[in-house]
Amino acid sequence: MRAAESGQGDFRGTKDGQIRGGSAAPRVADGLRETPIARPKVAVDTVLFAIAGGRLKCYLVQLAAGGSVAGKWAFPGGLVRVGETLDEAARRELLASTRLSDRYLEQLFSFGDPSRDPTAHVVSVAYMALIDDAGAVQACSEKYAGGQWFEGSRLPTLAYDHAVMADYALRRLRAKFEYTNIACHLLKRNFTFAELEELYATVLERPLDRRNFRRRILAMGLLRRLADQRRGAHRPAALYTFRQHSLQMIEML
Amino acid sequence: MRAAESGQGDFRGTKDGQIRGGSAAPRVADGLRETPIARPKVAVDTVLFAIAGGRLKCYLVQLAAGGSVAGKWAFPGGLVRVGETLDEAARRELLASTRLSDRYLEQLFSFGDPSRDPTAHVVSVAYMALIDDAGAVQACSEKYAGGQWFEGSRLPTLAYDHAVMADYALRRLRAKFEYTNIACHLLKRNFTFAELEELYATVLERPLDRRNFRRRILAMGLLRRLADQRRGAHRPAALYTFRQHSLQMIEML
DNA sequence: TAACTAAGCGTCATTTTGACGCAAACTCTT
DNA sequence: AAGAGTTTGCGTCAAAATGACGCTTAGTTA
Repeated sequence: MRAAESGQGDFRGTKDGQIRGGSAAPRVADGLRETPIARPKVAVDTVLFAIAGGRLKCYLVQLAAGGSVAGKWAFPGGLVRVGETLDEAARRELLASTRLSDRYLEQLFSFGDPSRDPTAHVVSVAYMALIDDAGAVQACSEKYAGGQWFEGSRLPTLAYDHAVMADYALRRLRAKFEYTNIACHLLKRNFTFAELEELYATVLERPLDRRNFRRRILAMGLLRRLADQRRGAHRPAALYTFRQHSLQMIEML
Repeated sequence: MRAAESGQGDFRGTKDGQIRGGSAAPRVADGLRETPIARPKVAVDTVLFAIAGGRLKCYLVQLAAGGSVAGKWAFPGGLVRVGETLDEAARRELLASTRLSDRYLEQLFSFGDPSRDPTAHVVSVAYMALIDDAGAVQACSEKYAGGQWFEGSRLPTLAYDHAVMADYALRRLRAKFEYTNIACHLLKRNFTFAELEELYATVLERPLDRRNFRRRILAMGLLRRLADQRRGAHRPAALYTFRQHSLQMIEML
């Protein structure tokens, strides 16, 4: 079954993703033929997050003219190439559309409804990426009509099923804020407690008690206090760094 | 960098960090030619769990003769067919290899290393399934050389990268035991507290204090106490059911 | 020099957790 | 019929974690 090399050509998607009769019994049309193996394209799409203006932002690209989704907004992505792993494809596409490399990247979920793209059967593996500086993105005009940051909770209408991806990514991000040190990827290397707290409040969309938050984070021992301070209009604030910049699981909030 | 995909999935408890690949530069051979689009096959593979003999078991099938992996053990799965969603494919393949239908099924992670299957580029979407009765599985001799339950923590050598899937599934299962009501899918509809506790102890591989466990579970209000009791050699035990059989997120252990 | 504001430390009542004692209920044995 | 044996199930208590909030400190600005 695994070897069966059959029918080529893009299958024109079906209408909806509803579960077919019972549980998808192989359609043994006349007891001999089964539905042929699909040869979907495999894509990767990346939900890129950053903080800007005290808000959680999401980077979207505008699809270039030509397809049925021309002009619509979507997450940057593209098809997997020969010889690539999924991660590699995601990094390549992220680089191609934003010039970003070496960022935090995590696979989220795969979307495979054959009708998610009306023009072809495309299985898309969604990724989430985090950066500490929204300004680091350079819109790549070659591939897309444009790129722009949007407020995470107020995205425009998205192409394909990217709205579901967005939702999924946001949930995952929030969840990981509660039990990992993932926050470090959305902050500069050194930061004040106020900045860390504001980040948490922004992502979790709820106010945090300044003193309790500090106590908790400090009790976990994730941070290292630096000698330097940040001087501003008022009392200077101590700078901190995360001891570990690789993902760590912890009990947190 | 290409051995395993990055990402930590949505289960709590992984340690390793993400991949910061410097790899995956777009291979723009000479500015004109790019590596061609891959046309991988897309497979689904399902890690099926059940409890038997007080142990967590995993169902494996033995691959039939013919391929380079003939005779090896693997998780039941197969290629996505034309018109199918990933979930449908997973359900169809599970039905084909075990005669199981309508069970708890959850997508885990996608594996896309082009060399994971030495014979072809196959992107596999891993699923996890749970059943309450290992005996419900009927090995399907047509497709595989055989099928068998193995102890979750003592699996034989697996084909492809299925060992990684197994690890991933086990982590996910354990993680979800800590913060969801997923346990209900591994139990009969009605059960005693002792049974529930044993399930938790088995899956989490740690002893639980009987009294504290009871207190906590009851405090969450997930269970409904039934009028019936289970009578055995000693004091009869009250029977309980989960109020909700759909997945619910909760703070638990 | 005083006013102002964010930073940072500490207190206190309440809740949650972990460890464990013990009575209740039923069967089995004598 | 009585008592032994075992599992069920409720309760207690000290320690730890949590949430709400007061107050001092250390700078800048007026």
